[in-house]
Amino acid sequence: MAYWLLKTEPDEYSIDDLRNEPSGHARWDGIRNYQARNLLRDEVSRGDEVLIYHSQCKPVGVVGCGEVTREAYPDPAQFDPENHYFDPKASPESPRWFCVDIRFKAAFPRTVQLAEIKREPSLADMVLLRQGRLSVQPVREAEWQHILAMAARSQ
DNA sequence: GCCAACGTTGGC
DNA sequence: GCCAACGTTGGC
Repeated sequence: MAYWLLKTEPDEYSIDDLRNEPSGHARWDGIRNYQARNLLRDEVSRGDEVLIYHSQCKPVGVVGCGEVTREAYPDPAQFDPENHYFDPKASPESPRWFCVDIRFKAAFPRTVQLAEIKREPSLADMVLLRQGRLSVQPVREAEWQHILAMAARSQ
């Protein structure tokens, strides 16, 4: 069992959108970065837990968590010319991009803001701080516990 | 809106 | 394979 952090822009897709999915789960698609793709395709497993991170908003930070319900499969959007994420170099025989399914577990009572995370010395090695642009990133168990503890207490 | 960091593209 | 130019991400 592993832990991950997944980024999303809440204007596009938020923790509330995930919570309100009628089917109870969502396709985490549109990943178009090779490093993130490789993690998604090769490392992320069913049952892994994910932190949901809101970027490009105020405030940015971790807002909740979920669970992986389906391991990597080809992202259908890459084959659809009408789709924003269409990739003319991808084909069903040799897909280039992958996605997973996740389900909502919890929305935190408050946002664990990036600014707070930066202030915690024991979180200084989080990939979030080291490699800010990666949209799928591994989280260590100690980091996971720490973030959850921060979410549970008032700031 | 600005800027830093990083990724991608394409000429050579 | 290198490098410049350009594009994207994402915090502030």
